[in-house]
This record gives sequence, C-alpha cells and structure tokens, in this order.
Amino acid sequence: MEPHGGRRTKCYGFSQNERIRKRKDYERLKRKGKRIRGKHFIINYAENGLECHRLGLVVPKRCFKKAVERNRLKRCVREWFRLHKHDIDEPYKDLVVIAIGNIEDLSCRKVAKELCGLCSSAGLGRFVLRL
RNA sequence: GGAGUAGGCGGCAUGAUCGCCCUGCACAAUAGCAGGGAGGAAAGUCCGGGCUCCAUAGGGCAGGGUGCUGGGUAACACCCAGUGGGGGCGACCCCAGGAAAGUGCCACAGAAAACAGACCGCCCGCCACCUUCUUUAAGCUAACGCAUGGGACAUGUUACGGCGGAUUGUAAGUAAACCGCUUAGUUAAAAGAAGGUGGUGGGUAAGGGUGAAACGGUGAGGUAAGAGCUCACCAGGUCCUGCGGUGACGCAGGAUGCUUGGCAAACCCCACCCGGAGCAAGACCAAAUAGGGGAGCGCUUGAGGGUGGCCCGCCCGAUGCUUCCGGGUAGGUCGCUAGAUCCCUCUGGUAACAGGGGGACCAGAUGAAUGAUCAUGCCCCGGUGAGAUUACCAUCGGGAACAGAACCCGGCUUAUGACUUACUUCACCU
RNA sequence: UGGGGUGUCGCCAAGGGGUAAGGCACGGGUCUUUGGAACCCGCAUUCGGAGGUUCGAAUCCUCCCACCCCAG
Repeated sequence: MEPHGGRRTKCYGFSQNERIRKRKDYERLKRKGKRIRGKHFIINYAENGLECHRLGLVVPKRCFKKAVERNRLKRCVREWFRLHKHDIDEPYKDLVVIAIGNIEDLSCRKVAKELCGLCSSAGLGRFVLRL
C-alpha cells in the first residue's frame, strides 16, 4: 500500500529505456494506438513487444504558455507513471499522455487521480492511488 | 504616523522516504558508494562583445547606428563624474550636435506661416466726379411781412418794398439820403477753399477680433504718416579681449541696432562607429541505399560557382596527366562549460573602475534532469478563545511572489512578494 | 532555441503627420399583401497597450502584449 518501503525500492524507478524518445514511436502510436480521452488528458497506447512499459509525454505550448507550467505538468505525469506502472497489465505497452486544455490546479495528487480513473475505465488494470 | 524620492541585501529553512541528470571511484548482469545540480530576472531578444565559418575581412557605393563634455570598459544605446536648460515646496527627476549650408512641411483660421514684403488701413501728390461755402453778376418760384377784397382764402408785391436804428434838419414831427435786419428752394457759368468717393503714382509697417506659433518690449523724441529712424532702460543674439577650467562651459569688460519662427524621433549636414551569418555556427566518426568522389600538377579561354544589397578585389573552377579511396543520409561524438568567474583583502582613483596578494570550483540536459510525499519550525492573513485595547499566548484554516538554464558573458527593459537604509515633506505629541 | 512578419468596426480591409475611405454584416426607413432584391440613412469617443517627439500622432521613436510563419 505505502510506497515507502512496502516493496523493493528499485521497482519505483524511471530509467532511460522506460521513455519514448523517438519521433517514429510517437507517430506509430498516433496512427495505430488505441485512444482514451479524459477531461484534461488523452492517452494513446499500444503493445511494444519489449521487457517493460514505456511512457511518452506531449504538453503543447498552445495550452500551457509558460515553461514552468509545462515542466511541472510533465513531472506530475512522470511521478504518476513511476508509482503506478506495476498496476498496468501485461503485455508491455507504450503510453503517450497528451495534455489538453487548461488545468487550473497543477497538483500531482489531482493529476494522478484523474489518470488512474482514466486507465481503470479503459481496462488497463486495477489501479490503487498511491499518493 | 501619512505621502513621497533615491538606493541596498537576500528570494523560507531543516529532516525522512521514493525518484531524475552529471562527474568520480571501484565493478561488469542489473545494481552500489561519494560529490554536485536553476535565476535576479534564467524572460523579452532591445543593444554590445567573445567564439565558429565565410579570405587573414580588403577598397568604394548603398544601408544602419550613436550624438552636451570628460572618464571607465573587451565593447555598448551601459556606468561614473560634471556642464547647460526645464519640472517639482523639496528629497530628486527629465532633456541634450547643427535650423544665420541646402531642400521640404506648417491643415483649418488668418492680411501674411518664412522672406520677400503683398492686402486692408494711415499719409502725400495727380486726375475724374460729387457736396458745401465764398466771390463775380443776376434770374425764377413760393413764403413772412404789407396792401386790397373776403367765409375758408384769393390776388398783387421780391424792392424804387417792409421793419428797426441813428444822423442831419426842425419848435416838434414827417420825408429823403445813411446803417442794420429781411425766410426757403431752385437754375447756369467761372474761380477759390474745405470735405467725400473712385482711380493712379509714391511713402509706410504704428494697427488689423486669427492661430500652437506673427517680424524684440516699455517710454520719449521725431514725422506728411510712420518706423531701432534716434535716444533711455530691459530681454536676447553675434563678435572681440581677459581670467578660470583637460573640456562642455562659467565670470568680467567692450563693440555692434544685429533682433534672423518651429520641426532634423522629415530629408539632410557634421563627427565617430559598424563586413555577413549564426552553436540548429562549425568540426569529426559513420550503418542502409544509390552510384562515383577527393587530392596534387600543368595549360589557354576563363562559362559558371563561392559569402552581405551592388561593383571591384579574392578564392574555387570545364579539359589533360598522376595518384588515392573516399564522400554523404539516419544515428553518434566533440563544440559544452575555468570564466572580461566568485569570495576576502591591500593600493591608486571623487567615482565608475583598474592593478596586486590569498582562497574557491559553482548545472551541462538533448522527446530535454533539478521533482513528489510526509513531518517540524519561521513569516504573513483571517476566525475563535483567555486577558479591559495594541503587543503577546493558544488553537483552527488558508497563503508564501515573479518565474525554469539550452554556447557563454556585459548591459538595458519588463514581471514580482517581503525586509531594510538614507533623505524630503505634511500632521500630531513633548 | 534562433530567425522573420502582422495587429485599424462583428468579418475583409485602404490610409505612411492635419476630420479614419470602401465592401460584407447589423439596426432603422422607403417600396411590397409579406419576404427577397433595390434605394436612402445610421453604425469606430479612436486604430493591440503604455510612454515620448510634435501645435497636432492610426502614421515617427522607445518599451511591452497578443497572434502567425520559417529553420529542426
């Protein structure tokens, strides 16, 4: 239940190969991936055939004008993925989280709550809020 | 205490857990240990440099920038110190080459908007016309008066008349001559005077309700009317001389009647400065694929190409010979952080700053790191409670700004919460 | 990140120191039984914002704001 010591610590890391870093991957997910649409986020996902889940982020400058806001939102989503990636069912998938619209309250708790709800309703797994 | 002016410092702290990036250490399957990890504005990209390539950045034109003086600096549109002008009660703040080189613009209004002087007006001369008066000589008409007639009124009379006066004369009066008075209109000619209207030739710039801005101001003399035309005082300009200052400039004295609008953030002139692009610059390694490409030497023409807008200049350059195997896209590495650096101190300088000594190492990502959660404390705001208010204490809730490095520096500008120093001014208390 | 450009009525826009053209739309009227069309009238307290130069700025200068494009 608690993230602090309940499991082994290295399970909650977020290393380089857990990130989507290529333009081709983003375009593949945009064309062929499945899509869930929430109030503030869109999630594209598809199976990747690798050993782990991967996360990609899109935060358009059109919706968030200041660099501080964009960076903060990315950190919140990364924090959610770091703590909840073991709740996603296998096989391993690529996820792209796209932020849309204005989120007034940028707290990590609200972002995680909405993303957990969104993934649960899409049948990606059983999510437990860990913040 | 209120209002204000000019600055300064620093931009919550500590701990725990889970994470991210870099460096180092060992180690080689992950993993582990140690150290470090956003800002004063990192922002806007408005200036100036470094660095890289183009030729080592060269000449001319075009274009751009700066603009009181002196200094600082790698450089600047920045900073410091001063000069002059303007604003504010004041602390303080703002502005700055040239308009008597040239061109242009100044709507509407106004006589006129930039340099000559035109228009109205004022004055003088001449011409024409008109009016009035006078004179030269009268004439005509009507009236007053008078006479006659009569009911209102009509007729006659414009002087040889009427009225008055006084003189002579007379006893006194009358009468004649003498003097004065006797209305208005009108006609023709000539001359003169005054005035007016129009035209024309000159003299003037005193005055002309306008406008953002109008040709120095006041007074006196002067004149046909006037005018710096002359004079006195005041304001300004130009020139000269002396003194002080590196200089902008200041002070003092003298000469000159010189009085000449504003706009150069309009073109422009003058002085000084600027080659172009930008780390996605540029250099190196190098799959797949397609097929050639590079280096050196020689020679005539030198098409064409290489860098900024153009010209010059410079470099490469068709073909031949020799020789070599490489070039380039995805991707990767370097550039990439030790520097006009920071801290302390001494010396020089009013200061900006410069120099010397000692110490320190302080982000380097690239789909892009510096975060999340929890606890405690500090600060601010609000509520409640205790105490008569404030301060202070307890408790609950909320808040803690602006904002995120992307090659690096120096400035400017903009955004922004709290604290604090000096000074000005107002009010109150002593 | 770097380099360029544009903001004028609800929309498209001209004007580059002297009263902000025009078209579409909108509102009112004429015409018509009514609507459309046609015709007439109206509609910018000020040109993205703030300072400055000027007698006077949409226009010239400076600084901000918003939007768009290009390079990868």
